[in-house]
Amino acid sequence: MYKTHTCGELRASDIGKTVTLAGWVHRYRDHGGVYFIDLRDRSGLTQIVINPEDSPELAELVADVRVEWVLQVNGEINARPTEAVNPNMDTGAIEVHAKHVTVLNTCKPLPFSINKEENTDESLRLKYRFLDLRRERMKKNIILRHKIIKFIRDYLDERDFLEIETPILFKTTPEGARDYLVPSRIYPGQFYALPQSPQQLKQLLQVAGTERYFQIARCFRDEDQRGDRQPEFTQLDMEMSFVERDDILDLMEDLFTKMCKKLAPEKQILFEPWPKLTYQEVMDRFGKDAPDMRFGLELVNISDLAADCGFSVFESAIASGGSVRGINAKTLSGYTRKQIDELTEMAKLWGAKGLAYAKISESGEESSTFKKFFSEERWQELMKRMEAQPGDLLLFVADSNLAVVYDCLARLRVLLGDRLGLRDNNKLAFAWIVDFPLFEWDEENKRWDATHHAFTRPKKDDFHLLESDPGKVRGDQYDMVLNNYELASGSIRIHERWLQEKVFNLIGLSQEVAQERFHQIMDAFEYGAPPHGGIAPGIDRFVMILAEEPNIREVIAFPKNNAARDMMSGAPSEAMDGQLRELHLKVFLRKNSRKALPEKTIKEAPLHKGSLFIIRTADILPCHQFHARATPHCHKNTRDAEKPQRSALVTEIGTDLL
RNA sequence: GGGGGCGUGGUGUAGCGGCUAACAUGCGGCCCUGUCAAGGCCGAGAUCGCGGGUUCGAACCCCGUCGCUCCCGCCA
Repeated sequence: MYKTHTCGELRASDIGKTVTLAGWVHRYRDHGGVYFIDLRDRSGLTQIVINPEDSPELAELVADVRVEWVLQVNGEINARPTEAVNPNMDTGAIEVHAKHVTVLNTCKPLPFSINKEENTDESLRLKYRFLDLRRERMKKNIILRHKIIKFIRDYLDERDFLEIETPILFKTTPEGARDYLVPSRIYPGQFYALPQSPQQLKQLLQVAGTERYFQIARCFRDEDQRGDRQPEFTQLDMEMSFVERDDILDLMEDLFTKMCKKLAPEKQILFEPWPKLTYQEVMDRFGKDAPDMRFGLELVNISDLAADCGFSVFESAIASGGSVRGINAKTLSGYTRKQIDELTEMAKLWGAKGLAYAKISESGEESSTFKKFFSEERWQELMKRMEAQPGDLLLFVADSNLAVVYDCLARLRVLLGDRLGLRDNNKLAFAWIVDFPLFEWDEENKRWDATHHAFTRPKKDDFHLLESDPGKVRGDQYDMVLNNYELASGSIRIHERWLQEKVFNLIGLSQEVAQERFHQIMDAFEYGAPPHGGIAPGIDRFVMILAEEPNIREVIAFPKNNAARDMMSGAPSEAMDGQLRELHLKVFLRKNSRKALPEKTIKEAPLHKGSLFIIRTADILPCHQFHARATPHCHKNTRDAEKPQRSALVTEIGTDLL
């Protein structure tokens, strides 16, 4: 071994020991003779002292050392002089007086600093992720992530769960998100798909008699990125047999509560037990199904007061079947006209026609865009219902579409919560949302759609509505929410073929299509499928919240950037011709994604029968961009660079074009 | 697919029509024997992403383009 101790573990009780440490030079201080090196490994820092009086040769060697060099240091642990003790360091009571130093490796000047927090362009951090991960913040996040996964594994193992791996190469499930496809070499023109989730497989494991399954499962979805979305992400995928909804909720609640108490003891879980809100209730109170319940500012329905009030904005919204609702933005009555206008602009951005407001000044003076239309009686009722106090600012949204009212107020609520400092990261407001509608009407395609997924079991009480009134059927499904995020989604599943067929039928899947896509699970239901259900909490999101990071890239070791590119390796990149040939693929690049590739080009392409076209959209990059980027595809020859070289994404697969 | 923001030495920023482009940090050199974001002095380092336009004059204004980022759509 290169080391006898770690850099983080040495204490006053170790004084007198001779130790060997190995790690990176975190900081380096040359005092014109005496040298101080803060040596870092994963566990922490230890100060190394090199004194030329002890060893001139050593001092000479160390004079060349720079930040992030890799050193092995042998020496004796001494107490620091009293005035030199550093109370801010775990190892601040001691220091190692070096006797031997071995340079294990040197380090070039860094593209960004590791030993202090500073803003750094994220693409640079991602390009040098191996350096970025050395930083304290990243290290902490990665360790927290490990601890969370370890806690989950231990907890579920103790409760008789089996961790079972399911395939990454699987079948496309054409519903839902876009699949990542993997071409098959052995079967020309055929593809595997990477799983969007192991949904069907974990249900099949229940039919297989597993009873209690979990997996720390990688999932893949080819959709555009967000701060809380990556092309590949990790879920705690779990499923149980012979359970009802509350069996799963109780288990998960216990798991997450214990986990938070152990791994984030400084954080306060606001509600124990976690509240269970119905979908209807959460929408009415918060306007969205993943509410931030760390603070109030709840929505208030004033539609009845707004009807026939004389204020045409309110009246017409109600008359066309809409709604008028408001929130009390507490203590913000000092907002100027300009500030309220700014809020109004936001509201418009979110789809509302505008904002109505009422201010009650500290002295009780009321000013409002619509007070003059209200009778004294109605106004008093409004004030009462809004729980208005002197100093309050009330904001209202009216719209013919209830969804717009909800959405706008929900966003406004979060915005104001931020401004009022109510979104305290040390508070965890877990809650369950239950009784979602099973279907929602898809106006565009004129059919019912599953709100969760097609395998969700309708609530028994609502079976009779399946035929008569599908919109009223509630699903036996549940969401775990935390601080404005949906953390998990799950359901009791259908385990009977007849019911599954009925649901497929309702969402417009013909029996043939259902059979083709889902025959494996439909068949399995006929072989003694037990009642079962499960849930799938998002690991990345949970780590992100506990680590108080603004996006999930900060808690993933090697994430993709916003455009789904790996900045370190440059992936995705073009395949070599030989690889494509083996996969029976031929790539065509289009100059302009808006124009179709001329049919002639395709027809005259030298392809064998059975080969497949993949037509990609592509933009020709100006040659200077190519030189600047220095990618493996960089073409020094200008003529080459003028040709289309880079592809954007696979947009069409056209076997039919042959 | 659509919209907003950003792009200036290695890094982070300032400058937003008249500069020899500023500051911090990092880098190189010298000085300094108790620092811990060590300190002091000296030095190197940017034609301001790229292309075009407006102007006597562009880092600055306009257009295009590329890249990054945030948001909408999308994400059963």
